[in-house]
Amino acid sequence: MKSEERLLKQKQIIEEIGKFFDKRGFQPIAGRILGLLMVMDKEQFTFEEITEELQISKSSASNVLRMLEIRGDIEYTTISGDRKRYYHIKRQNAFEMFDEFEKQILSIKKLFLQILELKEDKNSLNSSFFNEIVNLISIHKEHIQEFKKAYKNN
Amino acid sequence: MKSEERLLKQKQIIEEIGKFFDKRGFQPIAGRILGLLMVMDKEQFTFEEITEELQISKSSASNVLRMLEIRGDIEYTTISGDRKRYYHIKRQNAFEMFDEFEKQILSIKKLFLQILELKEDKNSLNSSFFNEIVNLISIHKEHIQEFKKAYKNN
DNA sequence: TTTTTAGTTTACAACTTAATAAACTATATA
DNA sequence: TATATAGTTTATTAAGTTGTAAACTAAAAA
Repeated sequence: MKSEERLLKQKQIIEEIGKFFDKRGFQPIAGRILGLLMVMDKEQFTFEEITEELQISKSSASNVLRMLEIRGDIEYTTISGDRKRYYHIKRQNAFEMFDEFEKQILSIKKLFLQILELKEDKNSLNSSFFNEIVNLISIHKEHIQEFKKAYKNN
Repeated sequence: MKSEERLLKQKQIIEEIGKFFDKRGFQPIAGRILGLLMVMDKEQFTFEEITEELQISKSSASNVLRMLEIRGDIEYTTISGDRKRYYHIKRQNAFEMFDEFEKQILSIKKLFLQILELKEDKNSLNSSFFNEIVNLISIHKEHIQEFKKAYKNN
């Protein structure tokens, strides 16, 4: 594949990643910045390079970069005697992705337990359904722990 | 717990569920309708009852109910010779929740593979990181399949 | 046939979010 | 000290979303 062709496809994926994060409640620029930092061959971008690549204002870049940094999606390195920040994605432990999901699912379980506790008829159709879900989540949790062990021993 | 106390707590959970769905990109009314159909002892509500309980316009109810039905979160039953619709949550196979997540995670894997394919340096920091994630997702998939088997045999 | 009921559609107002331009601040360089 | 650079903050505009009232449609009841 020629270099220009690759670049074109990379830019397309940036837009796709933009949409992906858009759907999950991020603002469009946030998704594009993450995309840029993920797909390009260059893996560090300065503030200025980001505004130029994505054609966005300094203000938007400033606000979104701060948000992404607070969320822990990106980070920057600095060099003393150089005021620029070199942004890159945070290459955290890949497990954290699953931990994040695990947390969400446990909060759903908690909510269902609360709902069940307040039900007058513990055997109604909804009650039975929610009980099944709670049960399923518990079993899932055990399996996820096994999965983590298996991965670490690999 | 007294009946009124229970009712009060149920209404509080409806608001909580509202916020939960709100955060996930649903409009506030959608979350509250789902909450209503989930937590109340009464497990079927007519269009009119929903507008009254939640104090919302017929128009909002109409639009949101249609959206939730298309998404497959709720459904309604009818009785011939009665024009009313009796709405209730869709008590689908609880596994579908996990299947939904599984699908999402596989689309993430696909995206990462696309990114990797376009990388000039397959051993860069980002490339290595994405490779690790892709690997992790593959192992996760196997474990989820075991989990499903285990649950079905229970 | 006329009226009532059940829900839909349309047009619009209120609000929220996203993004920008321009003014500003703080650090480094000349 | 003066100037340039790097990024932040503020005020504002543009665009999109949410929800309503009111007009409408279609089916059932009188």
